[in-house]
Parts: sequence; C-alpha cells; structure tokens
Amino acid sequence: MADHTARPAHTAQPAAEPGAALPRPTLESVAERAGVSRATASRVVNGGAGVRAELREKVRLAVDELGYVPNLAARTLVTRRNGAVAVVVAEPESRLFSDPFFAQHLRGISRELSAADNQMLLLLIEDQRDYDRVGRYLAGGHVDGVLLFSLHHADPMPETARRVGLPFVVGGRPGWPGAESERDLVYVDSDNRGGARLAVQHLRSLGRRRIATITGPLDQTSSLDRLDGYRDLLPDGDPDLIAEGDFTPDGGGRAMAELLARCPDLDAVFAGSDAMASGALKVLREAGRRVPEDVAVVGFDDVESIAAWTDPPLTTVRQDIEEMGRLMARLLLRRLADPTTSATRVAAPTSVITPTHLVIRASA
Amino acid sequence: MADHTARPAHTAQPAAEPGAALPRPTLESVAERAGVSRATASRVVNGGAGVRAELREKVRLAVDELGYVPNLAARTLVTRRNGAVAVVVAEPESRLFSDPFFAQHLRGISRELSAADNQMLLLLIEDQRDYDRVGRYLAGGHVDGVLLFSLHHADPMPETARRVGLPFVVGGRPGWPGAESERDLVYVDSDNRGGARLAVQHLRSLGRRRIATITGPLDQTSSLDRLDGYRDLLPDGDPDLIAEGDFTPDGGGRAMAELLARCPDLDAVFAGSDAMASGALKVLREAGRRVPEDVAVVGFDDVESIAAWTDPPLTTVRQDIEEMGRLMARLLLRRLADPTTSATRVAAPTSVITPTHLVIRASA
DNA sequence: AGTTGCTCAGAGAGCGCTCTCATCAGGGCG
DNA sequence: CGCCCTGATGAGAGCGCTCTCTGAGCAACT
Repeated sequence: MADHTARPAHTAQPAAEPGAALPRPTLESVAERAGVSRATASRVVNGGAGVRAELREKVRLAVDELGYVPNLAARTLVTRRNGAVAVVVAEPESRLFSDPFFAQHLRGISRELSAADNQMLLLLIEDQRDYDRVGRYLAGGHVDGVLLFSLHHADPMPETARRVGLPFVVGGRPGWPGAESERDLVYVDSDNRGGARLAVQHLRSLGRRRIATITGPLDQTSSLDRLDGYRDLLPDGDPDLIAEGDFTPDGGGRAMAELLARCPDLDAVFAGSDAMASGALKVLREAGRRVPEDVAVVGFDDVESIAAWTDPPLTTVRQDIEEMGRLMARLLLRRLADPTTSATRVAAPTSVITPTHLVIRASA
Repeated sequence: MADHTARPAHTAQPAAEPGAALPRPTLESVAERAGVSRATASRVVNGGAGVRAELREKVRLAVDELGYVPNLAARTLVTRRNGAVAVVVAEPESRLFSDPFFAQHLRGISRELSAADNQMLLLLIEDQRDYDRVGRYLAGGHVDGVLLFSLHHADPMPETARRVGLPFVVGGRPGWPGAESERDLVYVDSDNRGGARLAVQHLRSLGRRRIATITGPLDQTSSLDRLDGYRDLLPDGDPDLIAEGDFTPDGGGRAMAELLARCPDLDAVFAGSDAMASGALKVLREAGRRVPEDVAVVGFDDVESIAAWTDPPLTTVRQDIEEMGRLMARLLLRRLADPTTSATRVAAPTSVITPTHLVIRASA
C-alpha cells in the first residue's frame, strides 16, 4: 500500500546498487524537494503551526514522496525526550509465568501509552544483578518515566528511579514504612480490602459461619489488605481459620489442607487469589468435601483462565487489571506532560484505588 | 551504593538550585577532567583498546567521579545502532492472556538480549490499525531488528520488516506459500510433528486403539504440524476422530464433546495444547468417563500452570519455550552482528527446530 | 643518518534534528 | 508617509557522540 507512494523516492534517488539499503531521507532532503528551509520542513512535520497552508502542502507532499520518517535519535538528542516509558517488572519466575495478571496489566499500559504515542519498554528483573543492569539502563536516559510493579519490601527501584530523576508510578500499594506519606509517590491499587469484605459478606449471606481464609504472602500489601478486609467482618474470628499461601495453586492447596486439619468444621473459604482457590478446590475434592454444598469457596482476581475453568466455576472478587494498567500509564503521562510536577514539591500527584466487585459463579 | 562515588560530581558542579535536575555529564566533561581529548575518552568508554593503561585509568576515574553515562541518542545518531530489538506480538487477546506460553517465550528472549546488552521493545498488535502503528514505529528506526511471533496466514509484518530493511526472525514456522524457500526467512519452531508422534506412540503403547485428536486452529502451522504427526502414526485413521479446537479450554471442551458424540468408543485423545486438554478433561469427567482408565489424554506444551494442575495431572509433550525465545534472540543477534547478512543474498541464515519430548503424568 | 613502520593521541567533521534569533513582508495606525 | 507590530520564513548554532585522518613519538631497519 505504502509501496505506491514510496516508489517515486526510489526513482528520484541516484541509482543505488541493488541490495544496498538506500539511505533514509532526511529533513534536509524533504526541505530541498519542497523548496523550503529545513526549519519550515521541521515545523510542518511537527504539526505545521505557523506555516502558510501552501507551503505546508508542499512539504507534506515531499514527505510522502520520499517516504520520510523522522530520525528519532536526532530528535531525542535535542529535545531530551524519548517518547518511551520503562516498565520494570520484578517478580519471581513462578508468578510472572503462571499469572495472566501481568499480561493484562501490561496490555492496559501498552494501550494507554501507545494512544499517547509513547513506547513501552519492558525491563524484567530476575535476579539481584538485574537491579544494577536496569538501574544503569534507566540512568542511560533511554526513557522519560518508569512504571514499577508489585514492589516487595525494601525494593530499591523507587530509590533508583528517584536518583536518576525519573518520574515513576507504582503498581500496588508500596509497603515500606512511610511510603504513604512520601511526596512524589504515586501508586495505583485495587480496593483489596473492600473486595475481601465483599467476599466474606457474600459467604455470610449464604449462612456460612465458619469462614476460613487463605492469604497471599504476608510481605505484600495486597495480601495484607485482603486479610484486613476479612478481619473487618470477622473481628473476633478464630485465628486458626487463617492460613498463609503464596499465590500459587500449590500453596493454596497446602494451606487448605492445613485449615482442614485445624478446623474440620469450616464451611467456607475465602482465598486471596484464584490460583490459590484452584489449589484449595482440589484439596477439598480429595478430602471428600463437596463445593459449594459442604464448603463454599470464593477467590480473588477473576483471572479468566482460572476462575471460569475450575470445577465448579469459581465465585470470585473481580478487579479490573487492565484498567489498573491503563491508569498507571495515564498517571505517569500526566506527570510527564506537566513540567511543574517534575520540580520537587509542586502539585499533588494522587494515587488511585480502583473498585472491586463480586462475580458469582458456582463455588459459592 | 553508587551514591558514594557520584557525590563528588555534585560538589564539583556549580551549585544548582535544589530540585532542578543537574545537567548530565558529557564525554567532553569527562575528557576535560581526565586531561585527555574527547576522542580518547570515547575510546576508553567503548572498551579502551589502543589507549595507554595510564590514560585509561585516568578516564575511568573521571567517569566514576562524574557518574558519567553515555547519551544513547547521540551515540545512535552516529553509529546508526540502537541496541534495541522489537518483539512484535500479534495475538488475539484470548490467547495472549491465557497462555503462559508468551511470558516464557519473552523471558527467553529478554535473557538472551540483555546478555548481549540489547534492549527488548515489546510491540503489541491488537487490531488492524496497530499494524500501521507498528509499521510506522519500525520505519522510525528505533530498533536494529525484529522478532515476530506466531504469524497468521498472510500476516503483513514480515513484509513490513523487509520493506523498512530490518532483519527479523520469526517464531513458529511461517505458513504462507513459498515462505520456506524465501531467502532471509529465519524462524525458530519446536518439533511439533515429532512431538505429536511421541504422544500418539505413547497412547498406542498403552494399548489404545481408538485415538482421537483435538487440533488447534488449522490456519496455524503448529496445529497443522501436530496433526501431521498424528497422521504419521495413524495413516488410515478414522477422520471422525479428528476435531478442531482453538487452543482454549473452552474450544477443547467443545471439540471433546463433538468427538464423544461421533465416536463414543474412543479410548484416547491427543490434544494439541494443554489448555484444550484441560477443557477436554472437564467434558470427559462430565460425561462420566474416567481418565485415564476409560480415556487416556495427552496434551501439548507442558505449560506448568495447566499441565501439573489438572485432575488428573496431564501427560503432555514438552517443548522448551524459553529456549525457543532464547534461540530467536540469538539468531537475530547473529544477523545483526554479521554485516554480510544484511546485504541481500549472502550467507545462509538457518532456521532452527527445537526438540520435544514426552512428560508422563497421570492422564495417560 | 635516513627511512620505514608502528602505536597512540588529538583535531575536527559530521550524524539529523530542533529552536532561537534575525530578517522580511505586509497591514494598521498616528 | 513613516512607524511598529504581527506573522511567516530562513540561517545557523548546537545536542553528545563516533570516527577518520593527521601527526607526534619512538623503535627498528637499510
């Protein structure tokens, strides 16, 4: 399709030996062809404000004919803007692979960024050394901002980002002491606590009285917040009804077995993730408990590839993961656009909490 | 940690107003501090070959003291190398989200690229318009090469990559007519056909005689190849034993139901993916067939989050997905490094087929 | 002693772009 | 009729880097 318009460029070029990459047209060549100065050509390429319509057309034509595409490196060199944002994912292999969570999150981010003509750079942190590598990369000035994911306690990335002077937005409430009050610290999280309340409330409305919970790893705020929601409704609950998992099916199964051993009379379980719920379902089945007749189960996340495919399909708390990604990107873009926020103390960058709601299927 | 060495830079700088980003040190300033020319400083920064050890040390010291990091835009502008590779993923939402396949693939790629100090740029294609956007991006010269994923029939990306003159490597055997013979067309695929043979062979060795198969979408070469493998061992097989799925659990379930209706006497199923196998297991369970007693099931992929967690755990054909990603990256990097391959007809870029093998669990 | 060859350092020319600033044309005003 | 203001255009100075080319210095050869 573009072939047609691009052809004249080739014929206009001095004949190049076949197979050799022909030199990319520059602004200079566009300007020459349009009979204007480089400055004017640049103006047109960048929106065309303040250029007579007639000239504007001439330049546009030249651009089309030559198939001109601006050289980003040159542009970045002078504007000091890359049009790129880094997404730093520091997550152990196990979860990154098993959880569609990240894919959805990334998609939301990618959508929002590309809508604003920004590129997404994915930086994976696998081991300790990678912190250095990524740190160096960020310091290299390849990106205008950073999106950070699921930080663990005392994660060095926010400090790194701050040191190299890059604006950043965090996914998930950061858990280190004082984080909440830090100016400049913007995060996006879902209403974990409220979601947990919904789950427990639903189980209670079903008449369940011995409601257990399987938490995620308790060094993550999402786990803690969900547990807090559970406790909100069961302030005097039996501590034996609480078991810690690790967000995997495996861990969920182990926690379920533990709970069954401690409290054989339990009649409901709220699992802190769909993955853990699926493990719990398996253990319950093996223990001869019927779901939901004997034990009602509610999950968290509403990850499609899990929740809808368990046996029985999982009632769960839905969080709009993609929307969270989109929000993170939007927040960061806003900070990038507003020069005042890049200075130290100005402006109020506000964190955002997205709502959660209950999706009722067969398991509860 | 870097704080300590970076400090002198700040104090050496003219006092900047607090909050304002201090200007990044340039090669020029490094050279000045080390008492050498910019050229020599550049040599040291880029390896230090051909520089006297004494000067080399001086420059290194200056770099450390100033916290110098090369400006990539400037470097790219002159070298015409970005140190970045685009990964273009054109996959419908459903599969991208549900399949850990991609995460693993990406991880392999990321590992290999970062080992060679290359950046990975993820470009997601969601709808038709994105082809343009990505095409423009690639034409923009942000990257040195492209990694293409799971192309569908007549996918325009390879042509786009070729038009903008970017070397590329494809994941999965391309399916369009004549693709095989195209020079410059390098791909990485697993031994789908051989893997399928392994699966069927195993089922036969178990004494199964009515072996059905659920294929993936037949416009993808991986599906076709697996079907071919199945047929290799069952050349005179009953065509009623073949049903088409879509790589999702749902589609696998539907296909299974179909098969049961057509051939109630089937005693084994080879599913073209673990996801489809999980759907099939569910349908079999609902139909009252015991697995593996009544019907043996073998999957494909060995995706951990599925295969090990089905009930019963899935016997499946394993392909080393991460290794495939790594291979793709390695192949591309080799093309980038070797200037001869960038010219048209030279060199023999070889595609790679990775082996598959059987992982035996409980379902067969 | 003259020549050649070699290693190492510096000078300087760009890479392609943006952006400031000077210039110039034209219109409204005193 | 001259002045200033506005708006459109072009000239040119870099952005920070790499890389070629020149030349200095020195050892080894004729």
